[in-house]
Amino acid sequence: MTRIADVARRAGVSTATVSRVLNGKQVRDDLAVAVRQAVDELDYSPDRTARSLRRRHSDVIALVLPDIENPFFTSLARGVEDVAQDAGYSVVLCNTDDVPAKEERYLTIAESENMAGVVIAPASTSPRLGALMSRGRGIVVVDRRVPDAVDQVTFDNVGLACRATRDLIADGHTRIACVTGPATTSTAADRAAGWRQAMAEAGLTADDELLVHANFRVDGGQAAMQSLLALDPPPHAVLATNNLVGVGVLKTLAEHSAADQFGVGIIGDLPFATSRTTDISLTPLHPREMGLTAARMLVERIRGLDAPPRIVQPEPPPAPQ
Amino acid sequence: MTRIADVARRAGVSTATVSRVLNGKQVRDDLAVAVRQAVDELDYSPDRTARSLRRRHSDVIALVLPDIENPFFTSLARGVEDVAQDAGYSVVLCNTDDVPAKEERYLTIAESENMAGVVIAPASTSPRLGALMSRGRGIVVVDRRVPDAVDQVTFDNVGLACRATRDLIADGHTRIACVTGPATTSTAADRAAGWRQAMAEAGLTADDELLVHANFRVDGGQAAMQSLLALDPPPHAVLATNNLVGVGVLKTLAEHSAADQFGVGIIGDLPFATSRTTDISLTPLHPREMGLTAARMLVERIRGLDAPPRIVQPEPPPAPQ
DNA sequence: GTTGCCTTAGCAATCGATTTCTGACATTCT
DNA sequence: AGAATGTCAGAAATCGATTGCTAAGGCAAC
Repeated sequence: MTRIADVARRAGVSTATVSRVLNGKQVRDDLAVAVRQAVDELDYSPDRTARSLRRRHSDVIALVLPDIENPFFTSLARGVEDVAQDAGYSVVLCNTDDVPAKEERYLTIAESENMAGVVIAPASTSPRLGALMSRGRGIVVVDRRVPDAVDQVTFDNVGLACRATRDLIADGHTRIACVTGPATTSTAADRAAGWRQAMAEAGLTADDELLVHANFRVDGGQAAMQSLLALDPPPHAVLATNNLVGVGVLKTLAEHSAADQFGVGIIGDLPFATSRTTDISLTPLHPREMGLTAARMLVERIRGLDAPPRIVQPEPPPAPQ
Repeated sequence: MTRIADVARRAGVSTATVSRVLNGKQVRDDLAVAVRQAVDELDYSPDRTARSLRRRHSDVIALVLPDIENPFFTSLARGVEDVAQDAGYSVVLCNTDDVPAKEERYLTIAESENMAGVVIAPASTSPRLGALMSRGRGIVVVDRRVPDAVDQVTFDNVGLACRATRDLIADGHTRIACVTGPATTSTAADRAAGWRQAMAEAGLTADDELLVHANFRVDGGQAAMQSLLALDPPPHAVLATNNLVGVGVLKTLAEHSAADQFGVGIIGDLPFATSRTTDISLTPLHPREMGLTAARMLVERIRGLDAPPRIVQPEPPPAPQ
């Protein structure tokens, strides 16, 4: 491997000068030209390990997610990656399976790899961010709220669920169920609260039997929907509070062909739906924009922005042309 | 941040001894105990940047994929991550969008970050792996074939497409179209070849107008399906050579309700299908197993396995219980 | 009792970059 | 002309771990 010393020798300068040229510091023109030529000739690219050691931080951002197989999070990842890429950072994707221990392990790695920053959709209700924060690393929490004083990008989940429920009510449904995620995730709790609120506003009963806590995956939605259909009387409509739960609900309904005029509301997108979705009330979330916003905020922090913690919603997507 | 010297001081030993304890080398028992206690008390974890610099390789594996939003590749990523995790490696996910320039950039980064190895589903027909290979890094190519002498995990794509086409023929279809991906990807070309072969075997004509090259995404499948339905006469059935193209095909058909008894074969899985899939001929690919196999092979290489390049198919998934 | 082997702890070199510090030289001002 | 100031290249220190080498100590064999 060619090292900086090789380049320096070939260009007839010191390693300090090579480093300065590569890092955009002021250097005499003729020397800079010689260095750049030597770099090209030797096809030199600096060892990032050594650079990180000396600089005491790397150009890598950790993206810690509960479920890398959920299209919501892959879109989010995509948004983060696009911004990071432009800003010269690479993204490490870390999958926690919503298991706090795995999450903690990844946070430790982020710390001991001296990563520049972390974007995290927390599995734990209170992830151990202290070490990273005290080291001055950038942190942005996405999707789910945490009590810590850090930048956060979240949706107005209560409002979204409330509006989605009102849509179902407007369609004439009265007995509306809600399938939400684990009670420990703030998104699941907030969206259930929104459903409850809309039902109360409309004077409808939000029976306990109509609220099902499932896991936030397809099988969770299927199991929940099956138990709802077994109720006596069954509901007329259902609000699925996340995309995969929605898929499970639709899959189950597709098998009970009797359930044709069953009302379905889904909070989230269905990029890989194979049926028509025109008769479903979809609340798109734009996870990519959430990722873009989070990554922009993170880059600002990494570059030294010193401001009180910001809690924002994702910037809306560009209007379709 | 606590450094190894702090631990050494507290335990009353040299840094060399601390390093040896942490790396499982032989050390006198009482010293080892003292070191471990000091590590616990100080909550010390070694700086991986410094370690990588000295060791000349890190504990990070790059996973270079053309489309991180495709569930096929996220499942594959999941498989790679699970194995890597167990073996003590972290995984960096790199998205190339099937753009060779992005791919090359990531390969350069993998090299200059001294990553332990790379699993790559190549965007380029001949990615520049030379630098990594000469540095002795582990490399495993997945999904798409390359001419280089490296470990590769690929499907028997010709055979898969051939069998899937035969299924459609067995269902009584004769005018069977094929929607495949960009001609530059080996998977798209091989699967198209399999379709052609099965058609020829059955004495059916594989007209040029029945073979459509699309992109390997949902919109590609939709556009292709629309053009096929516009043919005169239109085909009776279609083989979609990847999962997202299949989604596009099904979406389009769902809107042309006339096309009820249209035959559909899809090579790939539809984890997020929202309709019944019982009347579709699905060829599951088990990308997670592909990831598991690739990662296991990569870990073997990283650990020093010196054997001729291996070209294998993924191990079959465990039988459902 | 002496020699020689073996184990193992510590010193110091090392990985490859960045950056502080120093001094050479040029320029400006009096 | 001489002093003061500024610019910039290079020498060397530095980041924090791992590891080759050295030497000390323990033990066995003669």
